[in-house]
Amino acid sequence: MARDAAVKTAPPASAISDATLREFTGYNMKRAFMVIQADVTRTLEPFGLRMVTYSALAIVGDNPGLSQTQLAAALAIERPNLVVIVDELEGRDLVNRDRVPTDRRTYALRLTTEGARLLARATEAVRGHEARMIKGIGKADEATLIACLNQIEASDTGRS
Amino acid sequence: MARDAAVKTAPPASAISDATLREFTGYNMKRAFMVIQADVTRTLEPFGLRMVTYSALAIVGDNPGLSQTQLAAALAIERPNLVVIVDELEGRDLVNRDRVPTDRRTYALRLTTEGARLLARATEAVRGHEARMIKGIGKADEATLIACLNQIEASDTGRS
DNA sequence: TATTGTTATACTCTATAACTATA
DNA sequence: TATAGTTATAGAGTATAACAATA
Repeated sequence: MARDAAVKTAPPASAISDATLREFTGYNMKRAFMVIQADVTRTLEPFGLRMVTYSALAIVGDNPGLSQTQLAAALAIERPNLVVIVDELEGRDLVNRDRVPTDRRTYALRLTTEGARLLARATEAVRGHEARMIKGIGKADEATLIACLNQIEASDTGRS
Repeated sequence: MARDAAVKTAPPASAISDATLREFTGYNMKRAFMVIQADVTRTLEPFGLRMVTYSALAIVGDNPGLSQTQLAAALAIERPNLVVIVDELEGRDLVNRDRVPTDRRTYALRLTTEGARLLARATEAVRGHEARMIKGIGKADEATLIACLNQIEASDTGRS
């Protein structure tokens, strides 16, 4: 290690600046989201769930009977990638793939009793995670935060 | 297609609810960040930069002479993954790997003249992206947004 | 013995093309 | 012909172990 009095040729590890990037909302959001993602991953682990499988359960719970294509669109993932996710949830008897008599191409996705129970328990745990994350933020600021996030989301040009 | 008057067995594609997930800051943040990420990716494409390569340029610009280990820590990526990123930037003559006489194990990373020029031009473009993203959000709310994001980031327990 | 940069490797996530069965 | 679900596959992004050079 160089002595304290040595000529500084490089910043010490503790003093690396990200001033240029801190100017941008997106950078601050990415850093904040990394913390949230790490915590929610730990939160869901005891239930054998990942962010995407928990989200899938929540969407199916809110929309019983929806199709895999609809679920993929709601989760903003491609249909092929959803197949393995539903396979996993069905294999654990958390969701059912019910046949639709009027259109034998599609499945109607529904939570099983166990799926609904696990979703309820996991949602309680995620509420605990949420409380940890926004601890120290007042109600008014929290409302402003959500409103800003939704405004940014709505600014999507959809250009592809 | 089922007729309009048919018994509704599944919600129409346009009416899928994510009410349960909307309760959570992390979900709203993920949706907002996906929009930001898509737009900034398009913004940086003309410069031949990705989010991570732009971020690397910005950090090197703010901290001339820092090591690869320090840069990796600042970007929150693993050292092995940084090597290929610096390889790419060095190959395009945007950054230099200068030898450090006092410690021949480390490189001192610095922007080349062209690297500094590209960083400046890209940063201007990212400012335009930023303006698009927060259009419609007032100055006060923007300050609250940043403060909330930083508060959430600071809530990191660091538990690993 | 510890650290920097590196290689090799593997695992997850995501994206696309093409197939089947139904409509 | 078009759509739902599926398969196969390829490309990112990310993570760990182990090595050579140097401290």
